[in-house]
Amino acid sequence: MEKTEDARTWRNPLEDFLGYQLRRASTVMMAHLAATLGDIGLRPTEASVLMLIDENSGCTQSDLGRALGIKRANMVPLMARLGQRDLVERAPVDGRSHALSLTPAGKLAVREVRRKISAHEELFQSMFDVEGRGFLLEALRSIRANEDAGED
Amino acid sequence: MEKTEDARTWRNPLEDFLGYQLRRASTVMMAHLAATLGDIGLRPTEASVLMLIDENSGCTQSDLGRALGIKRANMVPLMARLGQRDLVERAPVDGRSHALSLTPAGKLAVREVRRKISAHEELFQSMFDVEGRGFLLEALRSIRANEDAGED
DNA sequence: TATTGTTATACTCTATAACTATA
DNA sequence: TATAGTTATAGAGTATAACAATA
Repeated sequence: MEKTEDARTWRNPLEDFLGYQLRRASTVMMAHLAATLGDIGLRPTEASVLMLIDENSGCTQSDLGRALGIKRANMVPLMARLGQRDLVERAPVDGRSHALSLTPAGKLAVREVRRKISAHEELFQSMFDVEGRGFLLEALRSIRANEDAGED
Repeated sequence: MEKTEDARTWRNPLEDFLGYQLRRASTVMMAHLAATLGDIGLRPTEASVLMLIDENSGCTQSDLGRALGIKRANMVPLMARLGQRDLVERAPVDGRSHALSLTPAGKLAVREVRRKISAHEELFQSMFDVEGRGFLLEALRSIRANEDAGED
């Protein structure tokens, strides 16, 4: 425990900031998700990519990057890891782009991912009632709408 | 614009996840805050530390780290930067700990920080009415309450 | 023994610039 | 010209382990 400053003395002016609470809450959920997915050797971003490919078979790396807000350059090592682990396949389409799809192992993995994430989401969403959940998601979406939308 | 996949075809199953929306919304606000504070050459974390020291003069690096969820080891370069720019002073207390306080330049800087952050917060909080703001902050605090609380 | 500050180190995520080859 | 994928590189943030001085 801390002796220098106790709760009565300590003043934290950041507590009423939306940005601060947003960042701290996001960190908490991301840490829990990372721990959950760590059991099956996947990071949150990798799991997201698997789910997106599963629902959008034939999409490209750039499509994924745009959907997740990840730059083209940073998609490369990400996809390389998923390829090396035989979770994702790439078939040439253009000569410059590749159609992505899940391998059988990838299909198996994404089912585990869905189970893990569902439990993770349920844990946090169950803290609110239906209207609360709805308002919360809508509020976060409207904050997100202020994105810079800056491409590369 | 993207030719490969349009909005009608593309399916994003992450859109209903609280953790996903939380992370994306947090990124948007942090980016805006970083741009805002960039005008005065400060990062969000540095600005937070200045505000905390201002309201808790005499606190230690460890106190700040605990309040902000930053590890002792990572406080060192952070405080070194603020010290080199003559924004923060350290006076020996223990022989092992130092009491932190703002220099005159630091006091001046923190006023600018408060102005910048107020405008930034106002921009986003004005998207909601009073009850909405209250519910949102309370919801984020309750999510935060699930923190691991793991010290070093 | 526990705590403060520190060093060194590594890993993740993100950002920019530049190159290729295709369209 | 614009796009897809790539390479290389740099900057943040965060994590662990270990150490010295002090309480």
